[in-house]
Amino acid sequence: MSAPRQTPARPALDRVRRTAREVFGRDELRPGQAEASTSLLEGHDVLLVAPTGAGKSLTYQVPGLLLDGPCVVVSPLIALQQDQVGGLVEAGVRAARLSSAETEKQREEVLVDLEAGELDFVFLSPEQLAVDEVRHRIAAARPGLVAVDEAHCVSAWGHDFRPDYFRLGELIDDLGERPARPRVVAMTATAAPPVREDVTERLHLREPRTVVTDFARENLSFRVVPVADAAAQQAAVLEAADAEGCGIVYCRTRPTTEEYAELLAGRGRRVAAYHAGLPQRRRAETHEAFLAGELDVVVATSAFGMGIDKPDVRWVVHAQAPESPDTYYQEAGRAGRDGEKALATLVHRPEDHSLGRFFAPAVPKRAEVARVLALGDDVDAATAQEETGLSRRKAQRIRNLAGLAVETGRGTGVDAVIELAEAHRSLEKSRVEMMRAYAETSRCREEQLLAYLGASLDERCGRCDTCLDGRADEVEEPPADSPYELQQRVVHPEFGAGVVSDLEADRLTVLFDDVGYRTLALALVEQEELLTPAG
DNA sequence: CGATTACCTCTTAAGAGGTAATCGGTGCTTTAAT
Repeated sequence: MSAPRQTPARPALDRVRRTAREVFGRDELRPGQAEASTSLLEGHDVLLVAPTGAGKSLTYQVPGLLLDGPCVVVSPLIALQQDQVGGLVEAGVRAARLSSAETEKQREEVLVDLEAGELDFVFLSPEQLAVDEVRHRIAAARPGLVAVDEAHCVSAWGHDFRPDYFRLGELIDDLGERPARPRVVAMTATAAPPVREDVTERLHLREPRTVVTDFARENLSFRVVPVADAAAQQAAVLEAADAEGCGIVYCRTRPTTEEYAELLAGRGRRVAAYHAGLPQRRRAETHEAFLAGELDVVVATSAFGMGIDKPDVRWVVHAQAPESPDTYYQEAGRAGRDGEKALATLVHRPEDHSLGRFFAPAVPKRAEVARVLALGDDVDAATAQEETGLSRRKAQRIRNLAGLAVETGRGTGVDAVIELAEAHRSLEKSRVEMMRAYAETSRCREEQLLAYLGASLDERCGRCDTCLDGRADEVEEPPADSPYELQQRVVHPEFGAGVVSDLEADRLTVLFDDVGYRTLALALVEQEELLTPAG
């Protein structure tokens, strides 16, 4: 987090303001936008954490035009890339997409234009950047800026789902020899401290400035509806989805989305299900109909999310708890972007967390790790997969872990890889526990969420269920003379080293390097002297 | 981890009760067959 600098004159800031006004017609820049854009022009890499709708795109668009060379935008979804290109072209800026959706001829045209200096922006996925020819030709065009959109994907998807995200740092390094490596800006709406750290490391950000805009959402009210069984759960979801205005119902599985969609249709709502198992065309139609106000409700899995920028979503209901507060805040935060009152409801049945535990990545078997390691580094991913007989996902994950083990100084053997995999699984499972803690707390919901995300609230929100029904009032403040403080590094005899991430009256939460989040009772910690301060 | 399904046994031979197997999210790709 960087304090605003007290420099009397900042020529870069004036250039940012002028371009924002002249090219994009924006007279006012938000503080975060201005700070991030200006830092890029001044030679820093930037990690920007700002809610969607806060004009994150302007933060790469303006410096993208001002820095020499084209701007490369890494974006996770082809559909999203298309929208972004459209927006720029409308503003009279030269932009194009490079993806599998283009014909060979179109792809060649984009690369030729880029090499000839006739494109200001090129949008692509990490998978495209991983293609040697594409990367080398982009490097030849000497890009001045690389913007990584939805940068939390680096941390959430890089480990196995989309492994090229894991390599993004080295792919970007390959776009220009230091010191001519392009500036890098990583942008995301939500990132808890360990996610920020992961993104910064994975992208090899240099002298990064982290710009975090205000998190609190003063128009959004959080509430949790606890239920004991499936029937009560369904009733609670349907009731919450009867709210006025349009909204989103999030479910954990595909069949569940279709069931609720049918039930809601029976109650007279204009509704559609949305998940990755539906045909591409139908997904696009549902998305468009929702944006156009032709649907009241979309019942969706986590597939419905990125790129959905509908300002007047009045409510978001989680029919089942997601796997982490990170995901919850991101999904719930899609309500009320227009600043008008909005409601985020979590229907909470404790059994639902089992799915989160199940999805936590499994630790690979020692024999599998040994087989992959035996191949050495010089084999490409496809060969590694074939030689070991493992799935693409598994083979790639082991290779990524092996690379990370070396980078972090853990070593080169099977043990180092297994240790890392265990730490990762443990972190993911502890995120599930943090989600449960959110659902079960008596504290102000927003205070609890923001604490998890590394921000603090000056006073309770006054809008969430626990604030309104008085439970939050009964929660004691942490003692003023607490021997612990936020962000303090500590060591625990069993869990190892970690950092204090949350303080309450009778307990504290520590994010441990090797086992993830753990909440410890303060009395026990003091009695047994469990935590010792560390450098 | 747990819910659901498919299949088994036992016998008030049609349905109950037990148990084992199966499945569950996110998207870029590329390629082969219609």
